[in-house]
Amino acid sequence: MKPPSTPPTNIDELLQRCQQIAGLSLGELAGLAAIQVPQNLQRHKGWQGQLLELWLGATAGSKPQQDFPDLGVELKTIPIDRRWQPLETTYVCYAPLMNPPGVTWHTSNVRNKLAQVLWLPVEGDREIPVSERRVANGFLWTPGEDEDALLQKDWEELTEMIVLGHVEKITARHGNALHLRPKAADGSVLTDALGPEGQRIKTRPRGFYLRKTFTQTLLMRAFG
DNA sequence: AGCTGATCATTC
DNA sequence: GAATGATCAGCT
Repeated sequence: MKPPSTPPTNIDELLQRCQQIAGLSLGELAGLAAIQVPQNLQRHKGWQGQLLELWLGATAGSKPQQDFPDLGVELKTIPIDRRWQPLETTYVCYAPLMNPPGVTWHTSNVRNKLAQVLWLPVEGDREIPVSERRVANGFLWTPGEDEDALLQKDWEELTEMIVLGHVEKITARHGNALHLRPKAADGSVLTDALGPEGQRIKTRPRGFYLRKTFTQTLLMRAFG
């Protein structure tokens, strides 16, 4: 078995690829792909995500759009503990801090990214060596009406604060399902944002993240 | 600098 | 212990 060289042409093919790697460890998948496994993820935080992108045939590289644009599917690996609970929040996308006028929830990047997600849980307990962590079977998720409404409310509140020039007042405590946190290589990175008087200010870039409590409900529904 | 892939580590 | 705020790596 080796990684596919082309993207899946339909959803079924994508799910089949998931089933083929389900139950395998990251070490096995790396070995089959002739890739070195890092001792820890401290300096390789995106390693497993990129390994699984390779195995599912997602187009490599960073693009602001979905991982499988032809299928309208976004891939998210999610680290879980032994009880299938998420160990980390889930990054959704970069947050625009200088909003083009007329952006609404329905046209937002967050909603587009989350319209259809292939969740791929991976054992993430730190006592398990990276190479021994196993991949679970992935599952497709589309937000239900209730979930969409929840996300919309958070997105609208956060976006309103950004538009009104209150980015600096936003903390990760805002938002029930979706929240905003810094997203940068380090604290020296600055980007343009709106200040309280409508002026341009410099601030740390932010990203939208899904809370663990939210992703936990998705995992529960999928795996009980 | 912007954006992707995220996890780390200090604070609470 | 968990959540918040900070950080790491690679590509465009």
